[in-house]
Amino acid sequence: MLGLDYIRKNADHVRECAQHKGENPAVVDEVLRVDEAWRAAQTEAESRREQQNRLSKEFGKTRDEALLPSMRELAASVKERMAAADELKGELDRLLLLVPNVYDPSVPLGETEDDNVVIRHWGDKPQFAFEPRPHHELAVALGMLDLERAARVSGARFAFLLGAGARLQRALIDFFLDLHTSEHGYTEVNPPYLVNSASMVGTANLPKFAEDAFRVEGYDLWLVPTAEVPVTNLHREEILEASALPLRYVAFSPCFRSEAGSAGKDTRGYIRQHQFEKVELVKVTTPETSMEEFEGLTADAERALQRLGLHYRVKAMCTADMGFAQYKKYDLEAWAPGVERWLEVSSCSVFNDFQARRANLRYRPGPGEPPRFAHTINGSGLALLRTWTALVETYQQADGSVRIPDILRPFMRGLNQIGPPA
RNA sequence: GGGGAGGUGGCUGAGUGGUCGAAAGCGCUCGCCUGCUAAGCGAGUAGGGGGUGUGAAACUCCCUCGAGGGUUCGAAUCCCUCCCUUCCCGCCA
Repeated sequence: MLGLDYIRKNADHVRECAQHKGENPAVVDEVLRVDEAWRAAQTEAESRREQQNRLSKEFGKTRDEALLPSMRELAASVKERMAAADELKGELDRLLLLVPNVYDPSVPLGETEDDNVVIRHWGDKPQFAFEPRPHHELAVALGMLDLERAARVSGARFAFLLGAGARLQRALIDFFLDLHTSEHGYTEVNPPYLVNSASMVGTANLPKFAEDAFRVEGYDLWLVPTAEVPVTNLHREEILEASALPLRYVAFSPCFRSEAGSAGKDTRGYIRQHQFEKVELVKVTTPETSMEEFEGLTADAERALQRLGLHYRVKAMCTADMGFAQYKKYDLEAWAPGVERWLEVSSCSVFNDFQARRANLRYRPGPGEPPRFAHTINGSGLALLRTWTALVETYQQADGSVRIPDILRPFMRGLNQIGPPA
C-alpha cells in the first residue's frame, strides 16, 4: 500500500495513476474523507484518555474514593470514543489496501494490452523445412503430455507430464536453480506451498484478488499462486540490517491459480493451467538500488532464455496492463513456433515499498537511524509450463522428435533427443 | 490429536495490580582515557500513531510486553478465546 501521508500530500497524482491503471480513483477520496474523520475522533479520544491517565495516577496516590464515580463515568466515555476511533481506523486500513500503487515515469501510458511496448528482441524466429506442429499435438504424440486423462483425474486445465516430458521439466528446474544460485548470486529457498491470509495481503494478492486463488477449506490457508508470496513474506515484520541487503532468493514451487475470470482465453493446450511450476526470483533492496536491481533481475531471467536458445522479446507493460501493485513491470515472451504465438514465460516487477508496507518489511539504514521500508522485486526465472512448451516447439524435428539443447543434456543424463514417436 | 512449560526491546533475561515502555547483561553509537589494539570509564540506544510546527528539527499526547476480548479508576501482571514455540505421549512420510 501507499503511505497515508503520501496519499494526503499527493492525492492528485495517486488519483491519476489509479485512473491510468484502470482502477477507480474514487477510493482515494474515500481514504481522505475517512482519514479526516479518524483523526478528529482520534484526537478527541486521546485527550480524554490523557485526562483518565492523569486522574488514575492521582488516585493511585491519594486513594480518595470520592473520585471513583466520576472516574467510572470517564472510563466509560473513553471506551466509547476509542471504539469510535478504532472503527474509523479499521475502515481506513481496509480502504488503504484498495489504493493501487503509483508507477514509474518511464512506464508507457496505455489503455489496453496493445499499448505495451516491445523494448528489445533476442535471437531470431527459428526456421523450419517443414510445418512446425503445435505442442499439444507433438508432445501428446510423443507421450510427454496428457491433457485428457488429467481432465478425468482433476478437471479442465490440468495436465500430466509423462516420461521424458516430466524429465524435461525437472531438467529445466535444475538448470534454472543452478544458473541463478551459481552464476547470479541467489540463495535457494524451498518455501511452503500453503500460506496464511496475512502473507497474501503482504504481496497484495488479497484482498482484491481472492477469486484468483485457491483456498483450503476450514483453514486460513491458501495455495500459493506463486513462490513470490512465501518468499517476499519470508522477512515480514522484520527490521533487516542494511548490510544484509540486497537479499536475493530463488525458489522453485508449484503455483495454483483459479483465475476465474479468464475462461475462454489461452485455455487450449498446455498454456494456461490451474497448476504450473515456476522458478521465482525475489529481491529485497533499499530504495536507492531497487531500479538497478530490477533491471538486473530481468537480465538474470533473460539469461535463462538465452542459454536455452529461445527467441524472446521483452515488453514494458503499459499502465493499464501492469497490475494493481506494480511500480514497473516487464514481461518476457518466448516465441512458440508451433502455435505461432508469443508465450509469457516471465513477468518481472518492482513494487517499491508497496508490498513492504503491507508486510511491514523494513531495514535500518545505519546504526541509530530509524527503520525504512524496503523495496521488493520479483520475476519468474522462469515459468516451467510455457518454457517447456516453447522449447518443445522450437526444438522439434521433421520426424516428430524433439532435440534436447546442449545446455540441458547434463540434466537429462546425456539424452540428446526425445522420440520420434513409435 | 492428548498432556506439561513458555511467548517481554536488536539479542539474553527480570518483572504477579499503580511510582513499568519495562531492571540487569550483551550488542550497537558517541565521547573520555591509554604508543596502536584489547581492556576500562561516561552517556545514549524499541516501534507505531495524533496534535502544534519546521527545510530536516523541536515540543507534546496516545498506543504497543504473541493476537483478540474481558475484569478494574488503573493490566506486562488477573480471567477467557485463539495463534505460535518447546518437551513428553500418540500418529505418521
